Amino acid sequence: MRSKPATIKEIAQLLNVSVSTVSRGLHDHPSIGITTRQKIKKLAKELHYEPNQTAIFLQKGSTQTIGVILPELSEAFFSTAVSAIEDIAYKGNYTVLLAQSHDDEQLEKQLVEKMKNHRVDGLLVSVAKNTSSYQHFEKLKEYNIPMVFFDRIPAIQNIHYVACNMETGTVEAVTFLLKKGHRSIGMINGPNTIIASGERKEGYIKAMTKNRLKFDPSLIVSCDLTESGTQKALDTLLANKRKPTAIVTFNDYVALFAIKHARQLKLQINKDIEFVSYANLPLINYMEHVPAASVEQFPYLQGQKAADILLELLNQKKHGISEQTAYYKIIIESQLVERVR
Amino acid sequence: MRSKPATIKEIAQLLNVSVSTVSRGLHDHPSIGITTRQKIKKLAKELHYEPNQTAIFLQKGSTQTIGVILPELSEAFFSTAVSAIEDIAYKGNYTVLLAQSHDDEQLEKQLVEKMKNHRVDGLLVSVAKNTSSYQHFEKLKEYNIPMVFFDRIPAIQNIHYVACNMETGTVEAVTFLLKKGHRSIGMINGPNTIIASGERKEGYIKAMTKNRLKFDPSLIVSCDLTESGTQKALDTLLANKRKPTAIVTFNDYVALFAIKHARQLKLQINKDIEFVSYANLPLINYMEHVPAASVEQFPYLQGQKAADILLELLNQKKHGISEQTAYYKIIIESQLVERVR
DNA sequence: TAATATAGCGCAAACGTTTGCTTAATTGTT
DNA sequence: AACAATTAAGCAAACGTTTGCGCTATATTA
Repeated sequence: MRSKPATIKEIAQLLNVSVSTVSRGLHDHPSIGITTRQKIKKLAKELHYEPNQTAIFLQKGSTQTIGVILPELSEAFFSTAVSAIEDIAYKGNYTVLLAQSHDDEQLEKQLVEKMKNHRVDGLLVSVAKNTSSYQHFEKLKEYNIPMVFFDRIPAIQNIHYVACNMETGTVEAVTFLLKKGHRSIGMINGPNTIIASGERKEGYIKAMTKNRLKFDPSLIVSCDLTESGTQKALDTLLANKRKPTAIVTFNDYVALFAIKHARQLKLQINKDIEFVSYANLPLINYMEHVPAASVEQFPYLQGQKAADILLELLNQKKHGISEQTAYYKIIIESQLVERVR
Repeated sequence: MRSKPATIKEIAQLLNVSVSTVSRGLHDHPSIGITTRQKIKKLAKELHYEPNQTAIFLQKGSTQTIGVILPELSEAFFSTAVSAIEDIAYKGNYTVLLAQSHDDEQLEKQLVEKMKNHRVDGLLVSVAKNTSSYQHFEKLKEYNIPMVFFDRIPAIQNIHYVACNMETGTVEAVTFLLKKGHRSIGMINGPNTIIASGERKEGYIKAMTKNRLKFDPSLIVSCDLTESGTQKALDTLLANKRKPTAIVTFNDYVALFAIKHARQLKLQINKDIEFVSYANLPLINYMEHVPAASVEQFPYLQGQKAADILLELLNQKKHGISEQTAYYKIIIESQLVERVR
């Protein structure tokens, strides 16, 4: 029924010793006699004493907390990434402070401030979609707070990051389709403003030229990623004079929209037309008509690596290696996963 | 290039005033003259002063942090719930400390301890699947740390919680099918150990008796929620002498497994056989053959309500209302959502 | 036996704030 | 001109720990 948790001070008073003795006793400091040490521990247990972390934080200047800022937690990619981050953090005896930017640059800035005020030891960030200025991150670097970016990387120098290279997977994807005999391959890409769209396009071109095939730009159409947008894109591609027999879509959702639409057009999936896509979402497992393959972006792995790097940086910092000269730049190669059927 | 953030003390020294003056000045305390107040604020801005929250926490005895413990963040239900919690917390100027129990009772206990050490102001919990003892939660109550459970509620008295009643939705679901003319309705339920399975069964029975139809227990089969388990369950139902023309499935995943299997058996969905399910997952939007309706469990709303209640409790506590006599018990009625086609 | 080492513990500062009380200086009142 | 009221600011304690240093007995050594 005691409303306030026990403190070292109380233990000290009850035992008629000093607080320092209690502190040392609890930490098995050699200069405390065995008998007093036992008395201290016994009483501590009886009072359900738990050290007050906030006091320790203040004293030690470290909160054992890492902040995570990401756009949207309800997106599968991010929730599994956070899941990984939390696991790693827990193992390293850190806790995770979570915040969503909702893809809002202004909010993101505020969150960075908030994290700083909370004195997080380090920060893990996946930047908002339309963040254009990166001063808030730069400022953080001045305060010597380690920061690792994942998946969505800002366009600035001298940062640590882990990201997934879409080009490799795209090359694999296109090659996969070429090997299956397709000669006209379409692509429903994302908006041109997104970096990831560029990587996909590059991968497409690279795969074509590598196989000594000429690249037809009209076979790549961009799309706003909505259902109706996807339908339009598919219609455009099917109306192309080199009507594609296979299509690479920006992600699994787009693929499913496209498949739905294609079936409405009485096209047989994997026969009349074949799809390859990105993300490799688990929901694919529940579906009947799915892309023949999907490019895996390894969200769990990305979260894991990013957290690993951050903990490593924090460790370095603790051991006095403060000035950063080298930067971790981890590129995870995306990888085509064929669906077993 | 300054590695350490500025402190009140530094500002005080540079301005030749006391720390208390600076503190008051920054808070617009009336007893500080306008000129000094401005000088203080100006210098604070120049030095990029940000209050050290950990120090404030220690001083005020409140961390402005709420802990969230849940089984698995990568589950869609929980990630959207957390998304809501984070939003509410942010508005109330709280931050969220996140941890996953991975449905492990032992880990859950440790997490509760950790949260306590971190001196979170309050706790939001969805308990692990197989947690059988609830002492770790009871203990927390002794420390006067407000706690609100959501979705997965422990079987103990005197707790605050928000949960979703599956019975209502089930009654709706069965009634929906009855109205459509079905007379033999099957149910692929979850394991009998889960409370939610019981609620579903009760709802089923209630709907039948309400419509003066007799309840046939052989039309409810339980299932381990895997794909193969679902297939077996469906086969069992289809072999029933009163071969059902409609089936209520434990959740959307089970529904999709069942639909897949039914189609393999050359059954036409929504014609030969109709499905109704639970969760109303967004992935349904991407599919061709989907349950005719799904019982929505409102994860965002649950998270929101739970967070609201917690903030309310914290507010009460701050204003001295400490002893809890009344308990918030919010039941969100699940609701059948028909799919537009 | 005297000098010295060692074991066992306490004192007090420090981490960065907030805040009740006190003090000093200025203004206002009669 | 004397006193009260007001304004502006400082002192110091407190929040709960950790830790360098100092102190006092007892134990060891020569």
